[in-house]
Amino acid sequence: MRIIINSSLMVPIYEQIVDQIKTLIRNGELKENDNLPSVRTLSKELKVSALTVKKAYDNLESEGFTITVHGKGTYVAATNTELLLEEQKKEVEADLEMAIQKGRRCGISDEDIKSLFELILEG
Amino acid sequence: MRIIINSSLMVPIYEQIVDQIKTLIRNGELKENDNLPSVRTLSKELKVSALTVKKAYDNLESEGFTITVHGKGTYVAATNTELLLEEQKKEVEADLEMAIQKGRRCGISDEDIKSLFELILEG
Amino acid sequence: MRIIINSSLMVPIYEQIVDQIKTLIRNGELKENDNLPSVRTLSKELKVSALTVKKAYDNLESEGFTITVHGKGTYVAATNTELLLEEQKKEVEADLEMAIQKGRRCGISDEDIKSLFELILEG
Amino acid sequence: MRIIINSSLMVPIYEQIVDQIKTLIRNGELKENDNLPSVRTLSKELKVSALTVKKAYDNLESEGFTITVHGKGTYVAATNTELLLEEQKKEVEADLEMAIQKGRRCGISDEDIKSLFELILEG
DNA sequence: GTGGTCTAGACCACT
DNA sequence: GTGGTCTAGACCACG
Repeated sequence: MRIIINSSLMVPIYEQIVDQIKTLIRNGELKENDNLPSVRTLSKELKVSALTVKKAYDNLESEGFTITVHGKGTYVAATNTELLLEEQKKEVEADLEMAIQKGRRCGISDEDIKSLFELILEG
Repeated sequence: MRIIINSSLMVPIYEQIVDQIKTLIRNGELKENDNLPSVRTLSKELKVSALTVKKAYDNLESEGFTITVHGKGTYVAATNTELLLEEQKKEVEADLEMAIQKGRRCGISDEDIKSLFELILEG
Repeated sequence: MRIIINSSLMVPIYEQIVDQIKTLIRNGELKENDNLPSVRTLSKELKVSALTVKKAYDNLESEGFTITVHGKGTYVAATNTELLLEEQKKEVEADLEMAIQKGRRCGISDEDIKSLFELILEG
Repeated sequence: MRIIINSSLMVPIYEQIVDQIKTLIRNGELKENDNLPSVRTLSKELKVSALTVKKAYDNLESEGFTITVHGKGTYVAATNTELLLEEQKKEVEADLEMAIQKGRRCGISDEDIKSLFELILEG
């Protein structure tokens, strides 16, 4: 399972793990009932604390993406990938909205904000 | 002085104060040598701790936007509003970039991200 | 009475007043039973708050350099100017010692500290 | 880590901490990537509030001497010890200058000031 | 009145 | 465990 951690980012590690596993599920690279790597295995692979991986798995389970069976492991739950995409979009939407609001709060014009956005997207 | 605190946001209160005072300075609503409200006055007005306001003022001073005179008050320093605008733009840019990266990390296409952005900006 | 206030200094205004009046007394420019300017007069002359002058006069009186007669004014007390010089020297000595200790605490050699000192004194 | 707090001094505790940690870094007793004691640990050791230690650490970070990683700790940043020495010298210089100015303001001769200085340095 | 420092303890997020 | 933020209130120095 390919997960890439960028610790220089200001995004929490556990959130990076959650995001990427969600995407793997949505893409079909992880299918229903697939077995996720164990907390300890993944923590060694990514060179992060086992507690961090545990937190990511806990998040995934509480959002219904995985099911943990005590003593056996963590499995991908049945999912509606369409719904998942919508959900992820909503998160990005919320982040974009925060950035836009900050810009407006600073009195930056919508045109300027749009220019910035396009510059980053293309750059 | 109109400062609005949104404590439900995940942005620290002191940072919200800093941002908004910077903007007031840039907009010319606060001019050079203007007297900022005292720490205690503003803390009562915003219903936050005096220490929180103080932390905001400390930040503003260390960034050169204000000058504090012991026993007298806090004053707006001479500023280059152009420079300030650039700085604020950079902050928004960073936030936008984080949102875009998150979208890509989730496998959302650039077109979709752009659509989301434009929807929010227009909405 | 010539007193010069330098508000850009990081020395409290009331202390500057105290120091300079002490020196005027020591130099004989202010003699026993001379009448100091009233708090309000001096405050206008120096363009500082009357409370600040009052604080300076209070300090002078508590150290025995002046006597305040209610409804009449403030007078120079009998003083031993030799003693006064010694006292002022002790204050300067304390300040110098603090600076030296700080230098040593930072691991700066005594030679370097001395060089700094002489540079400032001559410069 | 040996840090000594003198609360009878008129120097803020957080500043004493900052000064001494800077010196430890300059002396090489704290090296790049060394882990500073946690805010809470040091606060217990020095018997001061955790906030006071935090303020010291914040100052160190904003001056570029340390790097703080959320949830992990505070680390010594790469530093130019030569530059640091110069900076510390400048601080001592400023303190010496203040003392000298005070002496002059009190009408003490430069020779007398120099004598005082040398007496203290040798004593 | 003003700002400057400090406390003791709380809650949160991250590892 | 770590740091990040916030509170409510205290005492001090300065004007």
